[in-house]
Amino acid sequence: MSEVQSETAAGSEERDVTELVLQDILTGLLPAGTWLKQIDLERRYDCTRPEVRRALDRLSQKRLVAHVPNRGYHVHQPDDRHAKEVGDIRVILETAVADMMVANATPDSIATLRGLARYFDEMTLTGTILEHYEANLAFHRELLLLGGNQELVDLVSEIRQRTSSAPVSQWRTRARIEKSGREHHMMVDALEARDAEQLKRLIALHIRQPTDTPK
Amino acid sequence: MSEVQSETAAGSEERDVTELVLQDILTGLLPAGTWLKQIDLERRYDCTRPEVRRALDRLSQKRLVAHVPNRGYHVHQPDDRHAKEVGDIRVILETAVADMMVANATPDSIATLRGLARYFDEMTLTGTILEHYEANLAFHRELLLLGGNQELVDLVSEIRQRTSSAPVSQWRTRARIEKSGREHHMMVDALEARDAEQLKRLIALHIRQPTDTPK
DNA sequence: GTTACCAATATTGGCGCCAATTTATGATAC
DNA sequence: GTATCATAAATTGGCGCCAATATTGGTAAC
Repeated sequence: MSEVQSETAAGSEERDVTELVLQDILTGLLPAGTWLKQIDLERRYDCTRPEVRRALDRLSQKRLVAHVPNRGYHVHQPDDRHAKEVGDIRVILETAVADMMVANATPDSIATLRGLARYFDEMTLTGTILEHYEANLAFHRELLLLGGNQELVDLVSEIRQRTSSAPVSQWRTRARIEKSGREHHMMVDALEARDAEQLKRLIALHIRQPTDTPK
Repeated sequence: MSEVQSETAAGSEERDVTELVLQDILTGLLPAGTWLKQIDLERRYDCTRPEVRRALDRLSQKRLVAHVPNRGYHVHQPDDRHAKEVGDIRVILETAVADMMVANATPDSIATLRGLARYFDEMTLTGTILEHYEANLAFHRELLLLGGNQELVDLVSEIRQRTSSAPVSQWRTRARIEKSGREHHMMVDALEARDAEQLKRLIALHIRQPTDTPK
């Protein structure tokens, strides 16, 4: 309420450049291997040189882009081994708190999750890639929150970005997306039934799904 | 070969400023809450303003320092909840690969670990805080490597830094340090005996130890 | 015709200055 | 004597310039 400050003439370029580049990498607009020339980014996001450089430095810290001294930055190409390893880590982390999720689930939180699962389905049909991606994130975030470990929620968000450099290729088939949507609902079902073991199985399957079929 | 370039007159200030600040935070030279004025750091590490700023930005991304706009940066104070949560995450991650550690352990790797455990004990007596800290890191790194997930090794190193902002207070008593040293050897014993369950128990205990006795 | 070398161009990256904001200090009024 | 306000000092943070380095294209020689 009373947001006076966001009425700058330019429009909507108040956001952090790092986030913008991150989104473009995540949505596949900047494919893996692309060289990120500072001048190009400067123009593309209508920002200054230092802003570009800060963004590139941050993203290279997060290992989303690689830095070659005196050559520049390019979008990181995660090899299969890394992708598998990160998947394993996610399975470890997310299944580890399944018991807590079941223990902490209330009718309220289950309803919220059901809503988010439906929202994901909606975005499958009507949303942009980014909206869809974020709907997925929102669902998993809410689910993880039930684990009661805020730090773990943030950590998973972080490492999730670490391999999602090729989300387009991961979600390329509609069949798989719809399967993901159904699995979301099955997870909520398991939560409702207080079946922690089933929930673990579902989570593990859900995460490993994309990487199980490399070609 | 032919490394001519590293013969700069200055001496040994070739290192990255970020690392230097990080070390000083980890070793307790810069206690939690300390305001990190850019001018001070500039003089302290004999570097330029942009270098300082880059270091501060990186460390604030890693949440080791907090950034208050137009006020500056100060060393982050991890509250008890965060510390507990990070501890839990470490237990989850490090015990999750215990089976793999046992499976992958060779006489060679066990010997290496035994050596690192001994080295930690040595540093307890004769090393600096930093050397001691790094000896501990080296042991756990080598142990984790047996898990076969390189990504997990790096991740643990990362989140380990996330709460070690007060390593001094964690390791303040010599009794506790010596207990840690003994536990290292017990872990190697469990590994040698191929007792994964015992190894898990030891790891969990070892990690939770510092935070279990807050006062 | 091909290869090697040199020059021109483009890109990276270091560095310092200046404006904006905040904090500390001192003076004045109550 | 204390509180409040104004002014001054200090600190942050944005921005652009310039040197160092890599790359590309052209030319000449073999």
